[in-house]
Amino acid sequence: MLDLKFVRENADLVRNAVENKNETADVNKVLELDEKRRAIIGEVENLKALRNKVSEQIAIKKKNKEDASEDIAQMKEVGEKIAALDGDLRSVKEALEYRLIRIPNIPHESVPVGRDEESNVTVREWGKIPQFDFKPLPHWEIGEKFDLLDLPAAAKITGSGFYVLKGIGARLERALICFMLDTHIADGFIEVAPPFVANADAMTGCGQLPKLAEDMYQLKDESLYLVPTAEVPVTNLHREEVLSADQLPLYYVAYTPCFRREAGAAGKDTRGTLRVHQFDKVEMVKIVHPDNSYEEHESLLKQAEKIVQMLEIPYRVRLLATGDLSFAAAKCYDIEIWEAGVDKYLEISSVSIYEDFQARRMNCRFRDRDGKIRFVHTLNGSGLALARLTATILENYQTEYGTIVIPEVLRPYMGGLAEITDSEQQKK
RNA sequence: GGAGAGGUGGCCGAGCGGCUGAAGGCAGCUGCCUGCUAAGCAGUUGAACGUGUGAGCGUUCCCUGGGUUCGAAUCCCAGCCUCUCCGCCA
Repeated sequence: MLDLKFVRENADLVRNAVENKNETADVNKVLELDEKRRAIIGEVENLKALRNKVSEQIAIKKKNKEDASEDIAQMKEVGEKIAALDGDLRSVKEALEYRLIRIPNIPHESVPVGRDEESNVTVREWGKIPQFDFKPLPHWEIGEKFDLLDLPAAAKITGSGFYVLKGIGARLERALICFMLDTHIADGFIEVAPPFVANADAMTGCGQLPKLAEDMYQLKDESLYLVPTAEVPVTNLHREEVLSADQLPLYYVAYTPCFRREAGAAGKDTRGTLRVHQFDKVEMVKIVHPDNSYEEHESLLKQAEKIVQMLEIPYRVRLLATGDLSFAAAKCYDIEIWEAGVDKYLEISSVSIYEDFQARRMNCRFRDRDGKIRFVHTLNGSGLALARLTATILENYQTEYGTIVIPEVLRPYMGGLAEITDSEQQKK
């Protein structure tokens, strides 16, 4: 959420941001409601001041056994007016709030302006795209061949959009989770194991609600949602708090499954485990001082890249254009890894900075060294998303002999296993 | 799920329906003082919103939301959360 005063004073900038982000929020309506709100406040607060003053006099008169019935009658009238105005004020505030939380964050000046992903910019590329003397298999075929991945079984349990990992496949995923968590922890991140559900306040705090309501699973008869990302429970760790300056920066890392309905995404990169309703993810969250948050953003990106590099997977970093930027983000890098089996880059990580947009929605503040209370800045980045990563490893690490090499860094987590050679292996 | 207790400022903890934004203590800050591992004395220390160039002024906030009243931290109702005991349970 943007600061109301900021919107008031920078209406053009905000309108521009709404347009560049392909949003439809009505900024003028916000300004109009704000004006209305301030008019009512002025009126009702004068009446309240009067009531407070006279009520005090009534108390004195009563103490002196004087007659106060005239004052009381008058204040009864004032009280009714106040009640009416308070009612008006509340509905105006609600309408204002409704509009305000639907205004997207403003893109940072370094973000390229553009309608969609066509305008994204490649910041850098890393690694060599592997060349094969044979046609590399896609992960769903590898998974079936070695009995690591069972899509038909998942369909029996849930319907489409889910997957089952078995044997070495399941272990590979678990190995990745442990490897990534351990790596981030060693670099100073605090591990968090949060709930996998969150309430509407938490969802609103991060900006998932109201916009993405259709993309989330909501529990029946409960006001809880399955988390679409660990960002939600972890960033909300400090909602409604005033932190001290020396607590910052806070670095968290959490593993959670992520649940997404992917409404309207049918047909796009949907083979195998490339787009599913539930996937695992290790997510990093930073809560930082506003003065150096963009440096923190760059270092967060580096932290995510580190994982990809350690796994020796070729990737590129893309700076998202305004039109591809999410509702709450001010700036975002995507890391896209090269998947040999499907012959293209796929998004594996989003590293975003929200400035104080989420902090304001969550009311997460800190007391700066000069004693002033300010909103923190929040950031998060996948480090990394699992389903596609597991698929990529199976595809990129296949050999001409039809085997799959296990990346060096994962072997300690796989009981020393260096290569998947046959489907019998996992029964041992 | 059943029974009970409770939710007040950074923390602890008072609070009769009316000078209580809130006693007292701790912690913090600022002075003064003292030559000694820090004590004593005095003062000071919340947030949001509105208004004003500004010092300031005003309004609101004692878990949340309603209600009673001229006036609510204080009374009534509903909800949320925490704790204790019982039951159930991985």
